[in-house]
Amino acid sequence: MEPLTIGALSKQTGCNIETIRYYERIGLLPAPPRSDGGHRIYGQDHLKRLTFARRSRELGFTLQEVRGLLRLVDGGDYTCAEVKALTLDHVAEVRRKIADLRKMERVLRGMAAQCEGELVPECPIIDALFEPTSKA
Amino acid sequence: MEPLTIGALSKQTGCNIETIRYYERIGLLPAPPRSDGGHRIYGQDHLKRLTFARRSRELGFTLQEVRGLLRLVDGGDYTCAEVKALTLDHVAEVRRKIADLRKMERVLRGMAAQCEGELVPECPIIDALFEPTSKA
DNA sequence: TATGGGACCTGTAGTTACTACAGATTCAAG
DNA sequence: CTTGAATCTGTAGTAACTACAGGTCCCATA
Repeated sequence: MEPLTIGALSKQTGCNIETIRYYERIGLLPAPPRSDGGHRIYGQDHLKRLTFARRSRELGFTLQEVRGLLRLVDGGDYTCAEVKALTLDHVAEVRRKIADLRKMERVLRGMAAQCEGELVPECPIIDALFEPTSKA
Repeated sequence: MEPLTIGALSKQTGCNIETIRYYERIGLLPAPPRSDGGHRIYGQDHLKRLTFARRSRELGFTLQEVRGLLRLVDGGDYTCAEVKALTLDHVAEVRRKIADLRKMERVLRGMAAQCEGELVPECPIIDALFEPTSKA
């Protein structure tokens, strides 16, 4: 329950060691105290912060956005409305991505559907790829 | 209809100039002949190839995959079945991405829904982000 | 024919979010 | 005390571009 090595922190958070050091380098995670030999020694605060960051990343927030969230949390003066706004912005972006991917999927499936899978070199997919941006 | 400068090619394909030179550098687009002064001079073959590459990229193929498609086309000995297989692989990946994003969206919206938007600092979204990976 | 300003050239470095070494040092168990 | 695992620093690589800086070229007017 007390001090954690970087390896232990990695296991607890599922965040790989290189990434932890990377987060420290870019100032997302504060530099922890060191052992006499120079090894990092983490506490529960680091564990919490890193968990927060990883969870946010998993949910598709960029590091930029994670920084924003952490700043709010650190300041302690955030309002629920601010956080909700950030989150809903993010939801909107996720929805946009989903829409794009669905369009892509439709086009790809449409192309594949026209394809007989024959042995002849004529292929409607290739033909379609030679067309400038679709109207579909 | 005849020779194109890099700027003209850029306009026709919607691919920006730096990217065209980049594609040449990585061997996706063959190096075109040059003018006496050293300016690139493109023909219809380049136009077709670049259109193909950009269209594939728009549809979410990686450059790796575009290379694969081009190799098939260049060889001329591709079968429709091969191309279809590549395409369907790609569709599967797109579907996986869509599923991931939908899950993300669900979680985010769930978090936001619990949020009253009040002026108090207690925020269920922040709380949720401090939780290790969701079970939702 | 001179000239001006856009288009073009090369080469390098930055972006995002990590990951992957190499080569040295430290830690902990036996 | 010895080993082998864990950790350290620092650099470079990944995908797919984008963004300069500091030059050169092209061509349409005057």
